[in-house]
Amino acid sequence: MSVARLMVQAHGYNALSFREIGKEVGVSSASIHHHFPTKGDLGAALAQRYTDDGSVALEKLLATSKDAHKCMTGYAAIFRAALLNDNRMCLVGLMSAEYDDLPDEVRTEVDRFADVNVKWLTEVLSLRKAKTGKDAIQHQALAIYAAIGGAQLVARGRGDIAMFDRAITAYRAAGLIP
Amino acid sequence: MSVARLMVQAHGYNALSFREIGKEVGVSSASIHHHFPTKGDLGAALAQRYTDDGSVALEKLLATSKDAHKCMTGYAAIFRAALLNDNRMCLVGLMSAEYDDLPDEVRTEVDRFADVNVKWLTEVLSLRKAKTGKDAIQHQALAIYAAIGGAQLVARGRGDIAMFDRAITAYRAAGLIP
DNA sequence: ACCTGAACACCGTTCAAGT
DNA sequence: ACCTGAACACCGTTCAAGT
Repeated sequence: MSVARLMVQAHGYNALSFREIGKEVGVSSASIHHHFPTKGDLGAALAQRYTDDGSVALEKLLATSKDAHKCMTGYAAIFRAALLNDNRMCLVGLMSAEYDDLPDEVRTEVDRFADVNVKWLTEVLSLRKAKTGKDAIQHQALAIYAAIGGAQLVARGRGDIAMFDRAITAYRAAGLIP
Repeated sequence: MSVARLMVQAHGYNALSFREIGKEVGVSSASIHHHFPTKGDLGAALAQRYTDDGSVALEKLLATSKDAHKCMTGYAAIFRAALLNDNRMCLVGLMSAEYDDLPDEVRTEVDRFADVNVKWLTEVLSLRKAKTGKDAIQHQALAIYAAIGGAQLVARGRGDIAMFDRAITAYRAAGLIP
């Protein structure tokens, strides 16, 4: 599964290949089908584990510091790390781009990842803005999630991690991100 | 080419198929190879025309109104229109996600699209901030480009155009977008 | 339960052959 | 110049057959 995850993060869901995974781990492609009957099953399992791992990491980050600014620095660092790892992207970000081709079971997990992120960001924003309306905070959380994903996409598209950093800095300068 | 463009905007570069295009326009896949020897040639031609068309549209938009706020409303509307058209995405946004698999000639055009957009956004921002440093304006322009692309990606991933609108509204509320 | 090789219909690409 | 059918090595998927 970790071999498959790295493949998707580098080339997307469509390019994920049973034969390639088999070559990498030393089994036939048919034997992988025994564990994951369809590509959708494999993709959903990957996205599920990815979301679960991410969720744990975010909880840990929030537990470490109740400061919104520090949390957001840590959050951006997670997305930055993917780029550092061979110009890879967030697994779910790439899958979102291929949304039309995703089986339903994968879509469900992609949706869950977005929910987990927006919910966490809402909590972080709430640390600062106790008085702001809940809807406005949630919309800002969604906007931050989208903006950071976009920064990752653009930076990857140029193979230049400095573009990611510049975008994040500009988001902060504008006040979008604490 | 317009058939191919719609295919990429819906399913990405990887899913673009000579055989499918042939079926759609009534010729064999081999005959399309006569006009576009490789998939990279076709992809580059698509991205080039896409960038050229977009460039013209942006120039026209800026010529119509020298107001930064109105220009940005028009700019966001262009990205919104892609979502309205069967939940499609910006051709180059999708290609960026598949960057690792793109031939060099396609990458060149993808880069050019980003350049054209950032340059235009820089001009629009300059309408308002005559005193701000040029670097800061350029970084904000890049951030806006990334943020709007991210909003499109997230909204498409949920099949919910309201998410795009909410993100744009939040960008504006934060002051990222005029 | 886990794995395999072979088959099927797909893909991009090539090429000899047609008009 | 433009198009075609057939071939090649790829893909996900299926399945009978092995341990």
